[in-house]
Amino acid sequence: MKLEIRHWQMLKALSELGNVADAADKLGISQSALSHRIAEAERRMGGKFFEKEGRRLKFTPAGALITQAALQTLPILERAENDFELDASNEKQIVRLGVASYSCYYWLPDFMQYVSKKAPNIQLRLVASATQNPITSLQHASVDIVIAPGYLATPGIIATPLFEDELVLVTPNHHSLSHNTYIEAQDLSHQQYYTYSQNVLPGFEYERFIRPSGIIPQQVEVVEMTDAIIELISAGLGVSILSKWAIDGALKSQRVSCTQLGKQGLDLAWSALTRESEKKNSATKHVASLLALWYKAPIK
Amino acid sequence: MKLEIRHWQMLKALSELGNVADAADKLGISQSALSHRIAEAERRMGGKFFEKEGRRLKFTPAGALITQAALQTLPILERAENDFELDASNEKQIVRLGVASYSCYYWLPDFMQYVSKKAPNIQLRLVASATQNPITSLQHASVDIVIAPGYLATPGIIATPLFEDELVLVTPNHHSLSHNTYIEAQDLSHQQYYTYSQNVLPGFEYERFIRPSGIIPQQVEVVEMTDAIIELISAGLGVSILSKWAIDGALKSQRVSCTQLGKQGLDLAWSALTRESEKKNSATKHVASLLALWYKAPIK
DNA sequence: CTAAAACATGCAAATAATTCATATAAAAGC
DNA sequence: GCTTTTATATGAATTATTTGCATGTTTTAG
Repeated sequence: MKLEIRHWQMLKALSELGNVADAADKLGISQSALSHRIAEAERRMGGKFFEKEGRRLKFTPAGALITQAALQTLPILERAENDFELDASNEKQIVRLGVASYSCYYWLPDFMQYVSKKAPNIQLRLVASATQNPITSLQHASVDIVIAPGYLATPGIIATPLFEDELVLVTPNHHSLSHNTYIEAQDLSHQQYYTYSQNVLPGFEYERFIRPSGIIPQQVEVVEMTDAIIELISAGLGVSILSKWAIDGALKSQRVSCTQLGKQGLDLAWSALTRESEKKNSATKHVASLLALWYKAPIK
Repeated sequence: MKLEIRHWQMLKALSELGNVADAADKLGISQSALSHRIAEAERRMGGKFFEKEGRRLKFTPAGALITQAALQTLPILERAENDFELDASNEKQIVRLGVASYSCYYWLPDFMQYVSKKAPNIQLRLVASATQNPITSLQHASVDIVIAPGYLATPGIIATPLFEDELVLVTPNHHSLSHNTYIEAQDLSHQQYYTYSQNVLPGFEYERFIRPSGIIPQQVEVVEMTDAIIELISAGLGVSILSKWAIDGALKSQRVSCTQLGKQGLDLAWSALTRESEKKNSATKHVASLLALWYKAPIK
């Protein structure tokens, strides 16, 4: 690595402000110093970041390219430093939280408030990228807790049961199927049906409800984000089968309705996944137990 | 920002090698220097990265957290520096390439070879993340060219027509439907049908073939990556409708078969999307025209 | 043609990182 | 239990690098 942090910051500041004097000001150094700094960075890299166009600077193509990396990485490093300070000073311990399969975070503000009451020294961070591959995200330590549906037994991963949920048919309000006490798979055969992507998840609607019936919804479309599916449904464009918990917000605000699947209903257990290597009194374990507690007596 | 590049590198080296002496060696400095460096970084951050466990170092939780950021960002910065050197020295100009919707890159090695012949000074880089939101990726300048199906007219984006393709039914070899000259939507009604995620794309199979028929495949499942869909099909687990171009590799190696959709077939135009702001003789424009050329007389 | 605006440069001073030599501390060997 | 080895820490001197000041150069504006 040839460039220092200050050089990356320089690229960012210059790309944002467009001229040396302002950028120098933003960086808290003199115009002269920044001029030196540009020269030094260009010397190190063996190439020019800028061309002089009149008395103004203009990025070269290569300069624009490398600046992209600065814009991409500096925010990550800055947040990492801030998180460290929170964590190391014991002011706050950072726990990174993700939700598997569903992109559903309506409950998060409430839970964060709950955590800040019960454990004021813990700071939650949401990790969106854990949605797709929760287990690997845990293993790579890019997330600390994943809230996951079904049972994902894996060595090295501990699942703390959180709550019992059920899979339900989600329909627009006043939809014909929403008047039934429960529906069967064949009722779906003429419906526009949405599903969130991913392979067949064991224990989910396809394996347990749709496939056994041998009947399949007539029109299927895939939308990655469950939020988006809810929007589509509430707009009257179709139906879907989703975790009741994941659509709680939309149900409460009466944007969609839901109906039980089959006579018995289709239960779905949610748990909090953590690494086995987690220490006994770690903040992560604490949050996992707070999650379990919260779902027993939710303060909503 | 309180830490310098050398401190982030230090965290990375220490996390990879687990002890100070080896890490110092890797960083090309003395053990003493690294010890000072650790102390300095901890002083700057106002907290400890390590606890001494016996005579060995162990990451604190906060230390492990901040190290994640180092592992995440350093490779990006390193590649950016290398790309800059290639680009700035005019040895190679970097052009970043993505493919919209489909995750299909079998043609890439051939095309890269073609580019390296026709324009030895251009170096292609594949950007996987452009698959989902090609237009925004272009606008944010995180990719230079996106190969996209259909017509995605957007202000500020230029579409260079590449080739005419068609959407086809993809089946396992020797599948009953593969013997027809063409199929109709109703033929799909009893098939296990795979689709790559995403919202309804205008001009694609759902809008133009399936919906008009009013009939829908009986069993639908969504798999994000088209590569994975091909694997599933070749294993005899179902069928799908995909761009013929995107499955060319699998057809050639006879892993799957394909059949025309409808009497007329369902054509699909592919184009190369670039930013309008691109300069006239930029490497990006050059690659776009090379792409068009290549598809007229492919050297395969 | 002068004034201003914007960036570059030479040099001295301050700042900070490195090394060498050595100290401390924990395991391992006998 | 004592010595040896292994692993990291510390102190002082050296070296390198960044910064700011003052000033120079170049372009645009009036």
